[in-house]
Amino acid sequence: MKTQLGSSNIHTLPEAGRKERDGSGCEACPVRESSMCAALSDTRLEVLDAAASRLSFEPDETILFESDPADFAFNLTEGVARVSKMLPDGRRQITGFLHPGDFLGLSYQDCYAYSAEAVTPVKVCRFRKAELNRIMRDHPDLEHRLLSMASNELALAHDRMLLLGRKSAAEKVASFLLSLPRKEERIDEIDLPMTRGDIADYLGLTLETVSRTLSGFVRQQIVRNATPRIIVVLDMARLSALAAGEGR
Amino acid sequence: MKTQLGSSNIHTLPEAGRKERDGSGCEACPVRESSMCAALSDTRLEVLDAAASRLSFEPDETILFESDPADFAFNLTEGVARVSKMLPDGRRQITGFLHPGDFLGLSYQDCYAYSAEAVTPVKVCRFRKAELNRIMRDHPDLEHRLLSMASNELALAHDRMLLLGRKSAAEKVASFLLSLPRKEERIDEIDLPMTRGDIADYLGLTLETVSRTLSGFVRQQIVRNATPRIIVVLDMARLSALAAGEGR
DNA sequence: CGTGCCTTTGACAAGTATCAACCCAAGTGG
DNA sequence: CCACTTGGGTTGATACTTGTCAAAGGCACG
Repeated sequence: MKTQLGSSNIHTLPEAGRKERDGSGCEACPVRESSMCAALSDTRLEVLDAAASRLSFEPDETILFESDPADFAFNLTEGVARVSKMLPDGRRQITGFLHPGDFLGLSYQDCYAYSAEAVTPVKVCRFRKAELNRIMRDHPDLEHRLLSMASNELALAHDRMLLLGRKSAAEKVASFLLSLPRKEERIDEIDLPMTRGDIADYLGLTLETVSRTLSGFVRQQIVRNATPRIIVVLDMARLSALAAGEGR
Repeated sequence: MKTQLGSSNIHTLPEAGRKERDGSGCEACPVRESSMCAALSDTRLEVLDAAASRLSFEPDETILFESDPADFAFNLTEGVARVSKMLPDGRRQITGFLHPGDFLGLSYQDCYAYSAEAVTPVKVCRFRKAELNRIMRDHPDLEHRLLSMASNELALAHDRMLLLGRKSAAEKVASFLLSLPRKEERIDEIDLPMTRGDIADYLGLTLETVSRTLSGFVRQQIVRNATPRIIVVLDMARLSALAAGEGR
């Protein structure tokens, strides 16, 4: 098996203060920039922009595949993507959803350790890894930035291990809802661009359990369904308490 | 909540080829060096050695605590430690066991995101974070090395998410057994320095389930108990197949 | 206006957790 | 030296959360 650097999110950079996207006390996420290569541009490395090519992917198209040679790194500029690993019999674990600004495929390994597919229509800018490494040699700034992104990515991974290993279905779903980006204007409205099956594979549940848990939240007036893909938070306090695991 | 860089293992450095410690096809791990600051010494940064102080911890002593200011980073030189996160009601997830050569507490955040305690008697060398950062500015080598360690750490984290979210109890225990370091001489002998409770909190199970699963392996002649803390692999093929998730 | 995908809901099964008892080995103190 | 205590480990009975299998509703799209 090989490895790669996971997705990293500009919005979780320490410089910007860590935006809690997976854990307990999630605050509203600000609107994400989707400008080209936003995460790196402020390191004044315009040279990067020149090295990038722009690509689009339709829903369910594969962006990169679990064991293909890791020649490219990506920066998601539009849409939502999922990163996943599979067991030989088809069981799937989604290890993260990527949003604009997130990185993908950064690695020191020869092959990708996981697959990534578009959930919604996606635009990325793609860098040749070799070129990226060359640029990195000349610009320690960039490496520093990537290290801090990896550090944050790792912290999120640990939060998710706690979620997968120790939280109940209700706590998982609550955590997930609060981890999604929301618009400042509609702070109580949560958009779910992915299917129940995707959510289940992210939370280590089945799609039926996800559906039932959401129905339970509706019954308890914690949330309300605008559509199956848009839910409105009615009782943020209870949802947060659930996500934090303050019951059992 | 705050973040930090997780543990990183010199033996999983890309330069050395990735040693599979958590996933499916785990090969035998070589005996680990436990020389002082082994992981960094070969970057020719003797200056680091000067900046370090040596500390010892007895079993269950706290090395660092979940929300304390993250002033220090550690390199484990002897013994085994556990890294864990807790929910408010006491549920615990162990996110990793550290072995000699592993790093701990590297971070770009103000506070540690998790706790670490000694499992066996432990020796570490401790660096002041401020000093480490200063050294890093002068030696991009070091930063490069840390980034590659973080990248590998992240890959292991993703493997563990797959384990926690999608593997059965038997598959989890099998994966865990194969992820532990073994001596070359006694390649089929696995030493468990931690309690069943620790193993359970690492795998997202209860200690009873861990115990029963191990008993099951004994009954099926997959392993044999030398003592509760030392188990001998009898059927490596079946154990590996289980760990890889090739059944269900 | 089908057709297909996603979602919801129900009945039931299964895996794991919980609660409890007991065993064993290693201290500890009378 | 031995009774007692303590912490870890195993095992059993039972409960409960979640998974599995199945059916039906809703919505978009051709």
